[in-house]
Formats: sequence, structure tokens, C-alpha cells
Amino acid sequence: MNSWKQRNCSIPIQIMGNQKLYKGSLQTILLTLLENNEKMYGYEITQHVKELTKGELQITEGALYPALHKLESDGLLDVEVVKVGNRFRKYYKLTASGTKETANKLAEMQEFLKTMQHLVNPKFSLE
Amino acid sequence: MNSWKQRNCSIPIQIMGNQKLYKGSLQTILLTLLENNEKMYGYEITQHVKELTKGELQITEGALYPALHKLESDGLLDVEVVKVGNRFRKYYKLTASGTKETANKLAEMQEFLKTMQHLVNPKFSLE
DNA sequence: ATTAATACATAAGAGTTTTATGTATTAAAA
DNA sequence: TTTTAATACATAAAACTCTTATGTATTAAT
Repeated sequence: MNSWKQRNCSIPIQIMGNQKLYKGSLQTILLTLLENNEKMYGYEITQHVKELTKGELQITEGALYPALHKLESDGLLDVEVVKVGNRFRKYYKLTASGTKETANKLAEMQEFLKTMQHLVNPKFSLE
Repeated sequence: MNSWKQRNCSIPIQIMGNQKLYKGSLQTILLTLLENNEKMYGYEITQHVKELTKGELQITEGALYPALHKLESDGLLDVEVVKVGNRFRKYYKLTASGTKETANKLAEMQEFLKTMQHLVNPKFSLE
């Protein structure tokens, strides 16, 4: 039996309608965060992103952990397990090839953002 | 039997690595195009986007046509079939609610683009 | 003649994310 | 002091979107 009754019962007051726009950009976001922060663990990432985006982007656990595992198995991240009290954290950081790949992904993202700006904001399509 | 031998045989010289970043933004792109162009047909859209993005974004037929059908069945687009020679085109244009929804999607997209800029370009996170 | 471009369409499969569930420790609140 | 919320990990089923492959047909170019 379960010692806990309910979970995930927090009801977000305002629903984010554009979560689906972030599809495909999770890896890039994770790599970028780790480029700026040296090492981070999963839960920390979710909180950090929530703050950075003022709540607009909520990285779900079901997306986050598989993504981190994939980046690790692809050799882009190294992991270090640290015990804090009786609880453990898995700290991730970029490998050498992870740093290289981050540069690629960032360039692609910048290109994507520029292109989308042109598409949705044709006023700026002077260039 | 097939009277044609091969198809889709054009081999793109440079592969676009960041196609997946566009996941989730197709509807918004279509609506925006139709806001700027009054009426367009499918094939025209693919060519228009290819030009606008200098080949960076190639909307595939397998994505485009189902998307147009969905927007239509959602009441956001009206369709008008026009015969040109012996060939037909399906011209799409925004309905009233389509115009309204376009504004919403555009706002979401702008918000998304701004947020992503902040995330991947922390130098600009002054604001 | 044959190929490429124009013009539609759908289905199978791949890939990513959401939703739901599971376990466990620690801090806060009732 | 018992319950709840927050911290911290994880995985599986389902939903969703797009790619790839296929199908049909007309017209322009080679």
C-alpha cells in the first residue's frame, strides 16, 4: 500500500498555452544551462528554468530525466552522484564533446530564432 | 503498374540539422502566412516558406496537408477549390475565428521567442 | 520520351513530450 | 505530531507532431 495519499495535486492557476513550441528544444536548453553553470542536478534544472522563464516553461520530470540519460549515453554529459543527507543528487556536467555539441546546438537555435522572427514578424524582413 | 519510375529523387546537398526545432510551430507559421497573404494553396506555401527562409525550413507534404485539414476542420480556415487547366488547387484563407486565433498564436510565438533568447543568450537577460 | 516540377493525399513509423505512476527523504504547516 | 508540500530520483503508457514512403495525376522542361 501507499503511505502517501495524493501527489502532484498542485493545480496551476494559469495554464501555459505555448508549451508545445518548446518541443525539440529541450536538449539545447539543457546543454546551454550546463554551459553557463558548470554542474547541475535534475531538480535544480527544473527550478532554475522556472525562474529564468518566470514560470513560462515548466520542464516536466518525464521529459527531463530521459533527456539527461540520453545526453549522458551520447557522451555529452558526465554524471556524478552526491549524497546530501540521506538523499542523493545526480550532478551533470558537459564533457569535451558536450561542449562542442553545445556550440552547434546554440548556433542552430540562433538561426532558428532569427528565421522564426522573420516569418512571424515580416516587418523585420528588411535584411 | 506505375507509369513513373522514381520520385522524390532530389538529394538535398546540405541537410538541415535543426528541422526539429520547428516542431510545434507549423500551425502558427501557416496562420501567419495566411494573415499576410489573404489566400494561398498548399504547394504555394511550401515554396513561399522555402524562399522566405532561404531553404532553411522545408515544409513537407506529409506535415502540411494534414495540418491544413485540421485547421480547416477546426474552423480556422476556409477552403476554395480552383481549377487551373486540368489541375486543381485548394486555396485556403483565414476565417474570422482564424484571424482571432492567429493573433493568439502570434503572441504566444513572440513570447516563446523572447523566452528562448533569454535562455540561450543570457547576456541579454538584463531585462 | 523522359524527367522534373506542380499539386493533391494518406499511412506507417520515428521521435519527443505529457501524463500518470512509483519510491523515498526532509521541511513546513496544521 | 501528523499531514502536506517540497525535494529528488525514475519509468511506462499515451498523445502528439513530424518524417518518410507511397500513391495519383497534370504540365513544363530536357
